[in-house]
Amino acid sequence: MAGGHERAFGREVVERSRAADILHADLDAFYASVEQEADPSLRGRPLIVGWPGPRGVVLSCSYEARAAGVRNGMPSMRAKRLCPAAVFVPARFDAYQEKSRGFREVLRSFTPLVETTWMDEAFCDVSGAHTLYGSTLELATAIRRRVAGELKLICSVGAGSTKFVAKMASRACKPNGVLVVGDSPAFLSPIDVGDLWGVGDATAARLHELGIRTVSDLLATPATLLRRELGQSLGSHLAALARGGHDEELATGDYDAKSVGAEETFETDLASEDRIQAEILRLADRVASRMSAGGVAGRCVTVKIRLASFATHTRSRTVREPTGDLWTIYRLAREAYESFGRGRQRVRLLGVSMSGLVHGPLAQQLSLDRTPPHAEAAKALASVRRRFGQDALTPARLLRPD
DNA sequence: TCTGGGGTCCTAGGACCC
DNA sequence: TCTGGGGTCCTAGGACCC
Repeated sequence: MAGGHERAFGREVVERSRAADILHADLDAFYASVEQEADPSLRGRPLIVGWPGPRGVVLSCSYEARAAGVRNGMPSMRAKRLCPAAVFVPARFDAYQEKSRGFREVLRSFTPLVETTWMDEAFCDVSGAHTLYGSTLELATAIRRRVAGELKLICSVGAGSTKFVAKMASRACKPNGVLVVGDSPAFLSPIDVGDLWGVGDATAARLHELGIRTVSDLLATPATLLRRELGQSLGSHLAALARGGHDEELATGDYDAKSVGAEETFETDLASEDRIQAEILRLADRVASRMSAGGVAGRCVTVKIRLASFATHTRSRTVREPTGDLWTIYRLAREAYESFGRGRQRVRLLGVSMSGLVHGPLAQQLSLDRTPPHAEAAKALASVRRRFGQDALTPARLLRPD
């Protein structure tokens, strides 16, 4: 436990550091800020990165748009109503990926102990960096200055004794802030349980039903009661969060993905079985391409089907031998899809994903092993082309020589 | 407020084996 | 023929994150 004294051989050897040595660095309004940096005409204006259509959502928005009430994840139509002056730009993930690399490089120049979670945020363990860079606050400030200077982006930094406290601290000081939490209990106590990292709407609602509204309420609730009401895992997890979270090391090594997927919400719901088959093939191709690029193979194909009613279902098929072959993925995805009887209901979204991934040389072999199309798949392909035109599925995309 | 796309992790039931 | 308990795998759904 953080802060406890550990004894070994009857003599006190370690006092676990309670110092705020875990940093959480988070780029403010990341996608929108990258766009404003790239195009000066967008600076100072309410900007939304995302698709403006009826089924689009806000991927990221500038603080000018936030001032009007726009939030990430909000449907674009609602964002337009709230902020008619907002400019929409499409997402350019390559550009964000590039900035994200630069961000990680800056952080690694301060400490090798960097855990990246997503493009725009990372945890750093700076316990070994004080002799070079000074106090935690000085370190956080130096990081913010470097990010602003080299990447032209604003980054907020929170610091605490655990990842959880650091994350909550960076949230609390956004935008363009820095916060070093020395006294975790005092910092956490007044926070609404619904604002905790890891607590979403469903858990917040259950906690509210139990009369638990703030972290200090949560702290006063016996862990046994939390486990009974919310399950072993979630109950224990929440009890730990109230006490500052788990005292875990950062995962600084390379990370192997556990699944690869592609999904799409259609502008209008699909009713035609042929069109659905064609879309499943397109999605399977996207998944197979990315698996090939990443040198992975997998064993379980899952299709996701969201109906016009928004009811969402999944069906999956698992095979013994890992594969990366498009035609095998397509066949399994179709089998899985067909096991779901959609009846006459229209389809709003389809997704195909591969899990049970294996990495390494064997996977690389398998992911490159693109066998000739099965007769069945070739027939499906021909039928798709007949109905939707030659460009519906291009040989170049499907049978790329790499 | 009619709700994206990329993921991770957990739960629960059933099949199957010992 | 009925009765066990444990372990593993598969499947479907759901919560949560950015």
